Amino acid sequence: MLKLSKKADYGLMALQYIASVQYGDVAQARIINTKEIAEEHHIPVELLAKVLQALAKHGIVESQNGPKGGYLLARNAGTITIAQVLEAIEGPLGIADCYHDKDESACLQREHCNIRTPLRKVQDSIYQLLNNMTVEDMMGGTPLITIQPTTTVEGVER
Amino acid sequence: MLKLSKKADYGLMALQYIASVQYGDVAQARIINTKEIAEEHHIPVELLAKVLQALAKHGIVESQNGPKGGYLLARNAGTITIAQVLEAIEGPLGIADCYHDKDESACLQREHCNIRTPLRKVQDSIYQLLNNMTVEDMMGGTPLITIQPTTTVEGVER
DNA sequence: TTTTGTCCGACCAATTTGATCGGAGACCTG
DNA sequence: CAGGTCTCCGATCAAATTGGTCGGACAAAA
Repeated sequence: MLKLSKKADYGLMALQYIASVQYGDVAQARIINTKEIAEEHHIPVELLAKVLQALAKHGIVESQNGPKGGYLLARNAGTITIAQVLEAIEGPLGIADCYHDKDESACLQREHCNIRTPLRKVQDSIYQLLNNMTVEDMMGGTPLITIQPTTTVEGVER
Repeated sequence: MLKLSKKADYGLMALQYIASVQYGDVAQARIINTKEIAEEHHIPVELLAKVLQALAKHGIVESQNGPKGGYLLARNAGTITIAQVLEAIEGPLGIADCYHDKDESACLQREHCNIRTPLRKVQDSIYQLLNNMTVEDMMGGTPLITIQPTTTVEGVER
């Protein structure tokens, strides 16, 4: 219940990885291609590519074609929130459709719906929660997480 | 994204309705059958029955068979949290499986998973949020007389 | 005992999700 | 300058979850 999809998982992993390499060591900052991320995290390449496409289309990452190509963050990691990432991958988020849908919503219960108002509070709280966390918070060096500060940037042979 | 299923919606609506009739006016407290709830909210009867079965199996409502039968709350409305309801209907909730799963979890990424720790904070916050709200809190605009002395509006910060 | 109305468990169809394949464009190399 | 290679990109297919349905079992009333 409330479990986020594999695509969302993959997207967050990829963004964390890209941000770590891009912002972790400025000297070794480089473009990262889909294959590298997929092999590093053991996820299917083509599916990850699809996720990165969606992220690129929504202006979260930028794609660079051709050999030595790949992806890089379109803007600073601190300005990319989890909510933005999830919405880019799987559409608008919300525990119910009847809040952002148009009046043609097929919710037959809306006339006698008694849970609409109280649930809205829950949804707003969740949204605020996801919007206060950025991909920067998922990297090392923040008090949010307790990972060893020795983020060893692995030199992948090519 | 993060939308809760129809069954969860139906279950919450039914509980709100049962609680309103059962606690709203003590003089007119009565057993409510599945058909009445379904017709009141325009939802398929058989599906609602299935949801109520799950709630009964988890000790949230009690079933009474035979004519004049139906359902009633198993315990006070203030002690039934949204989290308990959702878990009864759709299993344990969590934005990822790898937290409550056994070591047998098929998550191939857990070795190199970088988002596990930060996402756990999000999950805990959501769980806490759903666990601080009860079906009593959903009885705000009940058409019947409310005799509950304390209306605790649970605010969630950040 | 018969009848009626209810809950209960197993079954089937539809939507969403996960995964895959071939093609188009861009960069490097000779 | 041209060919080859590597990358991203869009459309397509299979699997799993969800939404919905059906007949049987049980209990109370007549």
